[in-house]
Amino acid sequence: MQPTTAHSARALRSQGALAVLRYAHAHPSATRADASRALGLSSGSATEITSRLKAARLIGEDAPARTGGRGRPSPALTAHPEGPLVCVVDISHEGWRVAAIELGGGVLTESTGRHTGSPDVVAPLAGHVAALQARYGRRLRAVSACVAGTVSGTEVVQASGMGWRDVSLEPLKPDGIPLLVGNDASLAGLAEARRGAGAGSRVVLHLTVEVGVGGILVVDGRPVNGATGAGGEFGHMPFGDPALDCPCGARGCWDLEVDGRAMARALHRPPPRDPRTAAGDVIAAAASDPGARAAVAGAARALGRGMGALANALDPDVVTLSGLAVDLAATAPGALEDGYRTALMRYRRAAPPPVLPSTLGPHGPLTGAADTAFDVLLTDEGLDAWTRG
Amino acid sequence: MQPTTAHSARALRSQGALAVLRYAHAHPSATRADASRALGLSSGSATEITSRLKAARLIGEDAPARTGGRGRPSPALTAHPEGPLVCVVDISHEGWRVAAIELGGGVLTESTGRHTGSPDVVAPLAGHVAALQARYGRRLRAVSACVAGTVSGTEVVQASGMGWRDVSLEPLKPDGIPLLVGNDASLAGLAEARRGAGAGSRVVLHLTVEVGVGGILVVDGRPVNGATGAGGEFGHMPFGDPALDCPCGARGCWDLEVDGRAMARALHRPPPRDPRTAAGDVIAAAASDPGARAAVAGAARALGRGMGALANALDPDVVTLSGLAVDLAATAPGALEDGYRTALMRYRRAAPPPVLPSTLGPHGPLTGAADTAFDVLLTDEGLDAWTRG
DNA sequence: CGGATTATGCTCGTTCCACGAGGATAATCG
DNA sequence: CGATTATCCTCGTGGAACGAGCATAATCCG
Repeated sequence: MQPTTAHSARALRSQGALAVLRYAHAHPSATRADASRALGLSSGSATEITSRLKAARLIGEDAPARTGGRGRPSPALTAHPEGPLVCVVDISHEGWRVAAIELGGGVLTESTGRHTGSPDVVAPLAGHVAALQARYGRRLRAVSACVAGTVSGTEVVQASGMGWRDVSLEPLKPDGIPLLVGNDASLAGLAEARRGAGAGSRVVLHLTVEVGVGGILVVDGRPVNGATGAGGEFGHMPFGDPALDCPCGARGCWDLEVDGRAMARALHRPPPRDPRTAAGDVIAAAASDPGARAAVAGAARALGRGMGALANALDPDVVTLSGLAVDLAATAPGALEDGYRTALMRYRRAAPPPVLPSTLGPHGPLTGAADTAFDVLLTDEGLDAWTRG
Repeated sequence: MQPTTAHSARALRSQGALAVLRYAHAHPSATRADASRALGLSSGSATEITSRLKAARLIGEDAPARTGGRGRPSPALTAHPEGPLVCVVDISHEGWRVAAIELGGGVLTESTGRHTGSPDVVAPLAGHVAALQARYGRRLRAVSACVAGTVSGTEVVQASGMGWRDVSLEPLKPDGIPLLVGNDASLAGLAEARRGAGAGSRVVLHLTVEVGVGGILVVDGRPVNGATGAGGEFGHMPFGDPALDCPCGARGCWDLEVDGRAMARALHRPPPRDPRTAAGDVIAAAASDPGARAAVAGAARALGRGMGALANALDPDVVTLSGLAVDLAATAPGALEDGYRTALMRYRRAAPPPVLPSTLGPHGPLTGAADTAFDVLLTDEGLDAWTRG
């Protein structure tokens, strides 16, 4: 189970090109000189590699040279106009989005819509994907779906926001190209760790609150998402009241302590139909209503406690937050901090992992989904498949 | 934060050799033909690579060809008699062990002893390490320490079994070679995942009970051990009674529910001085004493609950157990299973990650410590440093 | 405005690693 | 003892990157 290393000449063949391509994807608008400096390539190698990549229709360099500094200007490495694309499908609890994304993250086309929450939405989404494949043909290399629910393989085993259970997303898969499915919070965390608030940190713990808590641990840019992609379902750890039943089938889930359901309980209200909106309302009301303020503080404290527990166990460099977690932290910073510190092991309290709000905001899930798809394409095998065709 | 790829010719230079060397380390007694088959090398490349490795005094092939099958016999890839060594220092709650280990895991020398639990033991251990360095000189490439306590960098911030707090192991570090420090449970888990019960599984969750609970998540053979090496301290997640104070400074830690302290509480006994031995006694008594049986069942159930919670969040392929956890599972399998299943999300219950006892047993921590040290040596930089000298 | 400065890109000969075909070698099998 | 099987070595080939030297394209500054 050691990591497979490049060892055959065939695998080595594209190592340099792969490194440049990955760099170009991770740093849009980087110049060729930036890449060769970052990767330690000689200028001769850079020339050879970029010309190979251009010939393979992977990158273009036609962008106007960004001028302004001294010295000879360097054209930016951009996606090739006939280069590979990925299709990203985002299914949140109230709407959907389908986009075609090129190397570097540029969005070529995008459609959005709303849905009722029924799994029937998968069929029309499959239509959109098929339309993109018809339009772009072989340029479309992968479909990456991003769902607000628990994922196992390409199946959504549970989505509390939409009431889904065991919904397969296989219908989204066009012939001949891979389908990847991920949880929205996990994908947002991946993007946040690579390109957002966690950029530069080796070990990033990301947490989102929408309906329940989700997140992901990202180590060296790789998401720790488990055997089936369900890694990061931190909301179903029993940090809460053991007497409460969770829709997931377990008890005492953290999920139930931090979202709209928790705040409704604190306010002696019935369980809200849409916990996401209800939570937003309570947070908004907290400015003037002490009861709401207390409910928000309770949720923030529970969030902080769980964060501390996870920090004890996973030892991140930094914790990033998105979704309602940012609002909880902004509205009740004291309660969050208090919960966080008391849950930390004593030795950690002198220098706890800093807690940072998302910088990508609502773009996180889509960016992460596109990145995971390109992770598959930007490999020996993926490049091989592209150039062979 | 993308993984750094080999891109320069200098990095590529040793890729094939590195792959063979890693294979030889991971599979002691493998033949050259095995390695070239597993790595997809041509026989010509294998010849070239092995001769380079022999010239660099990294591997020998002088072992008698293992004969018995048809065809020309193939000599096994063994450690070179003047090859690199690592020094492993194991500090458990009652004894210590210092060993020199060669590539492939062979033990060259080993000394053991007992200690009183005082941090003063570090000084004599440093003496043992220095003696090994004097004896082996440049062959000694790294020191890897394995401690029954919470680790941060090269410091033991807390060791409940020995009463340590903020003990630096830097004195163990000889000049010029790296010192690595890890938690015993985490290192045992690494070994178990690569060479033991978890071999062949991509995502392995390992858990140990000694005093408290420790463990590690291992993904693709890499331990997820966080920013400072404290990743895997699962025992300090609040799965337990929130009213109980843990010596770590937090409350409700899982630690307190599964070990000798928990069983003593269940039996209305005072907190034991040596929870490890006390736990063993209770488990032994469970054969005849119903009270002890109930106490064991309680601990096993708490262990199972935490396992389920971690399986929800981390999504392993398999869960491996060592230390007292194996005894708990053997003595009260029903309680463990019950706790495990009820803590799992419903959708997981049809096919929960299998729970397997350790196959390496007490060798786990040392094997893991040696492996982490060789992980550092079996890299471009490590090989470079070796051949330059 | 035009040379100096700075930075980048291209050319070309060299090096290193692995490939792959073909023949040599060393065991077991019948 | 020959046939079979499996492994190992030799040698010519090719790909990828290096690095020195030169060409190119902007800004800076007198």
